[in-house]
Amino acid sequence: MGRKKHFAPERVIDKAIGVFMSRGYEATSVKDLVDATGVHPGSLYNEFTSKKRLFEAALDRYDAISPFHGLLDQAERDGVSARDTIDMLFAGIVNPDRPPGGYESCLITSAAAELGRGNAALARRLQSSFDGMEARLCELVRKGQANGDFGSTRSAQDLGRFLFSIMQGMTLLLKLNGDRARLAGAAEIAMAALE
Amino acid sequence: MGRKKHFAPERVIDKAIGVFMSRGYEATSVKDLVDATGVHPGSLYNEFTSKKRLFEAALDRYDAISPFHGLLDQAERDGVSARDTIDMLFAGIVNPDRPPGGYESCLITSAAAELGRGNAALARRLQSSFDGMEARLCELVRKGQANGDFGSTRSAQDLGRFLFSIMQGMTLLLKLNGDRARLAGAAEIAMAALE
DNA sequence: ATTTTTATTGAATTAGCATTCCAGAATCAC
DNA sequence: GTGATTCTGGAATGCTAATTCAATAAAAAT
Repeated sequence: MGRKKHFAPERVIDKAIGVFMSRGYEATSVKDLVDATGVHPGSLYNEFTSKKRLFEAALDRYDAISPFHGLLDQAERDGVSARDTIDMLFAGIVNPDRPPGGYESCLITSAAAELGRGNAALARRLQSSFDGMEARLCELVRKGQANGDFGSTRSAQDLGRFLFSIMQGMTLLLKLNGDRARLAGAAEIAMAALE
Repeated sequence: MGRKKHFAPERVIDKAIGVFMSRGYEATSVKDLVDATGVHPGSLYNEFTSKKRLFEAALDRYDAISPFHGLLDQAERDGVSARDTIDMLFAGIVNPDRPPGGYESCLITSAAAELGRGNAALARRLQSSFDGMEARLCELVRKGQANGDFGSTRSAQDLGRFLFSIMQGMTLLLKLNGDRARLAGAAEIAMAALE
């Protein structure tokens, strides 16, 4: 019942992800979102209630479609080894040949840096995204240790956190400097540290 | 000649650093700066011309007084070994017992994440701060390799970049989650990767 | 076909933002 | 002291932000 929407909410969120990623949350105006999506402010508010809520929807959706989880899911389905999976993750960060339509950086990383612990509720949400990623890395390390790809001197948890830290650092550094290849050597060193 | 200032510009910048670090650039209003410094908007503008310029002054001063360069300078004066110096750097990030009056995070890191490559001039400035830090890490690794603290299989440059990436990552992760000790294991792994 | 429900849209609304003005006060040079 | 200069601070300034409204349009339900 009622009138039909002139837009697909999902598409709007996808566009919003792009805007928030390139400008950050605070610097993104509703006008920016209107321009990017072609959706009238009234409709935007009717659908998403506020800029903040739309941002949260963007975070949710990004969690669902992020290259990080996407790549890990795919690798799992394809039975790729832990070692090769982590290699692919680093390649995704460091390789200048980006897949078309992919993102330049990571929305969660940017949001964490910009909003920090200032908004407690949002901080918790972002932390749980981080925890989810970290947990997958730890699990991957555990599998790699189990099949002998990696050494077992260090705990999978510490190694996973190590990997997560350096991936976040690289993602951050690349926000300024597009020179991805510059970090290829660092990625190799991180991989070697697992053995 | 003329009237005397009721404030010390340096003190104002120090306060501004704190405000910009906790709120970020965009979310910091001039009113926030006025409240934090006790300096009237007119005087602030008379001294610093604009919010952006004050922010740049804060970046400059932060570069000059940052714990990173401070610790490295001190270690150099005291003749601390490369290995111990890097250990101290990690401890500064990861140790929950913070020195009083110290900063919780890093202004350059936060600025880089928030502003990204959006403002080209500012991006260049931030990149050069990053380059300066990275160069000092590389130099430190070189010294460590020279005296046998570290292995020489990898280039000092790649190892320095590796260190810089993980330090940035840790700094970022700790903006959300105050649990510094959580990353202690990761720091150890990074140290071990140098050998 | 009328009612009910939901969406669209151009035009408000309200608030806060960065920034400026100007009259007055303090300091220095003479 | 007088004047030039510099700083202060309360009150604008003009702008843009996020958000809402009232009127209208479209679809489904009765």
